[in-house]
Amino acid sequence: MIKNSEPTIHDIARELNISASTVSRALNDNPRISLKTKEKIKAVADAMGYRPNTLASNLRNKKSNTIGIVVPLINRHFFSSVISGAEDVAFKAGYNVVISQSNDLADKEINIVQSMFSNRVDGLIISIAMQTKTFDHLKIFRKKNIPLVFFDRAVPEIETDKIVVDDFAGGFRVTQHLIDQGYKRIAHLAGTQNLMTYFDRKKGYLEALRKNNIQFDESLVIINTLTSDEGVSAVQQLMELKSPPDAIFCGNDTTALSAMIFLRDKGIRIPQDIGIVGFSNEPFSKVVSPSISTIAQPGFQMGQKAAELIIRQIETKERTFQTIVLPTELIVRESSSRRSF
Amino acid sequence: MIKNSEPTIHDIARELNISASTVSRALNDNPRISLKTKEKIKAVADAMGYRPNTLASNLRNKKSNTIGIVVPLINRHFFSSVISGAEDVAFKAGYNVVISQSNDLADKEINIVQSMFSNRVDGLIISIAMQTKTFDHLKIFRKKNIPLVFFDRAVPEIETDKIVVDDFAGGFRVTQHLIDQGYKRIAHLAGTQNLMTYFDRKKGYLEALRKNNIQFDESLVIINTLTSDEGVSAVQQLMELKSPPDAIFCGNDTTALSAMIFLRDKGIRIPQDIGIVGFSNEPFSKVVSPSISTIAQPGFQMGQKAAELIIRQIETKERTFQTIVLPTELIVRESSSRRSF
DNA sequence: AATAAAAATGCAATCGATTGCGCATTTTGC
DNA sequence: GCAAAATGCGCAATCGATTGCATTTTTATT
Repeated sequence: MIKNSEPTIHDIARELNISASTVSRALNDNPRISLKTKEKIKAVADAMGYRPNTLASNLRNKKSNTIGIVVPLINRHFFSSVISGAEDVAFKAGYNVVISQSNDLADKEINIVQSMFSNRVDGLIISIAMQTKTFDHLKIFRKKNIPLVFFDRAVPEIETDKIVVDDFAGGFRVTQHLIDQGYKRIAHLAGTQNLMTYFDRKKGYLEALRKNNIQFDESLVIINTLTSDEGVSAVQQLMELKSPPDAIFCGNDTTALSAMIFLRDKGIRIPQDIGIVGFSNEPFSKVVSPSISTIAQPGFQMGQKAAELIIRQIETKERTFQTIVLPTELIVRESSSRRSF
Repeated sequence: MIKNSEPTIHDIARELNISASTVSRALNDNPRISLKTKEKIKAVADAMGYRPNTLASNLRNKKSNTIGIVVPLINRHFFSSVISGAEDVAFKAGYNVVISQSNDLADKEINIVQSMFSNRVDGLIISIAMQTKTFDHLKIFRKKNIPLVFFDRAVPEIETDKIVVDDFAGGFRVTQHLIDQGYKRIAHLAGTQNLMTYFDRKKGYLEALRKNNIQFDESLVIINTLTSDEGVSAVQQLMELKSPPDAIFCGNDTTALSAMIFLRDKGIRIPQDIGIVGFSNEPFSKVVSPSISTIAQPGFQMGQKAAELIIRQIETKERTFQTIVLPTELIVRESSSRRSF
């Protein structure tokens, strides 16, 4: 008679006329089982094509061996790099990784996070959506003491491990660099200010202006969600000013690129007439022409570190949280190198 | 007294002095429970912050509500697009998605697939690793009748749903296009031939040559794994031929780019001296200079379709498999547009 | 050989949700 | 007014693996 369902430890036990407990212990290399019995059991398990049912095991152990990762959009180089790094570390440590994308929508994020909770993930790694403004769905994790790690876009009011880049220093360096290149009126295309990342980049920008005794001009800062289209309209708006900028620090590479293309089509030369700097070091920034100066964010590393942090939280009871600030690196390329042209 | 663990249906039942069965049925909107009782139960469940334990439910139902996705590398635009599309559809249909990357290694792929099996995924969507040459780990899925869908890199000998692009037509069109542009000696940088995708691209290349009565020259075809570095060394090798090519059909955009940069550094003009075409329409191909002609592969769509197929397999018993061939689109850009320069 | 000590294995409950079957109560029909 | 049908709910088993405690078997000691 053929059993059409998967063999279980009970099937193995029946086969050998022993108890399921023994089989379980043998397969888990419990020292209480003799070597001889273990070998016999493993042989039969192999022969029957036995594969443990992780669901059952997880239920019993109250542990899913799974780490949840939530990103705004999988299909973005920075985020997929983070995922890639996290997956790498997690897998090696014996964890599975479930991934969802919020599409930068608060509702979907809440939905996802609750679903992951129901699935009893052992920990959650998340970079919050642009749109998210309340954080009850995440505070629950802290309240229930379920490991939680923020990366890149963290929530200040929730105390837990965080891994971010030094956005302030990044913003500062970009601006200082533009000043050093002789640009005088430096505009900033900023992202939504409820996200610390964009907030800090702007703060860095402001600080650099202040340090160099440059009067801050409010009309030179535009805040939006940094899509390609919005990059264009923002630049359009900037160029219509009585006194347009001669450099633009764009909040990301996407807008830097769209801005650049827009300006080029208008016959404006980059970097001679206008200098451009982006943020994130997307792969294309290096290969476009002119290549785009930008700030490198080590996504893969960040993912690795995030996974390490969450695993530490999962596997140790201690809860002393750290905020790791990865250094930013300014990559100077053609789009802002006026001096050398 | 504070319970530090999660509330269960038993806790709710105790609270209301009813049975757990009733609670379970009420929460699942079973018609056998009266409306009044249902409401009472739902109110208490809410008040206690009850969240169903998916693990327990899944164990009982022998269903994980999870779809596994295995890709060579998450951190690659085409694959992350596929994931993004699949995640989108799956999530809307109430499925979770677990993702792993094989890093194009056979061993890791086998490991991952077995782990997913142990986790009892309801179905598996996979694009096999370059290195993978045996397929027992996947045949098991078919044997046990667990839904399986291949995308992009499919295994011919396993009968199941597949969704691929028309690589043959793609290879053909690229080659024909180069011929139409007046290129005479067209080289091909091909990927490992055990993958149908690369095999078919080459077949398309050969067929185009044949149709145009161009003698096939073996020295013009180089097979490797299409990394950036290998692109360089392949081109180097080609340029050292007594009679070097005047056009190169690269198996992917990565090698197209690295080849282009190498040639440019040598003072060779593109597309005037040598025409270049890539494959996959990576984001950078559009924005580099010169922009790279390539073949568009609709990754996001492919992911959506793959998810639809797997869900169909999961939710219906029928097993009539289809192979969906998505059309390829040739995108002509600067790197191969000799006529218009 | 008898007994203590150590080693190997089994019993049965548990994790939390689901469900077939059955019992009790209420409603319906004539 | 009473049998029949319908309604509402509970009991207990189940999914497969794990584990504290109990029991059996083996080994060591005198």
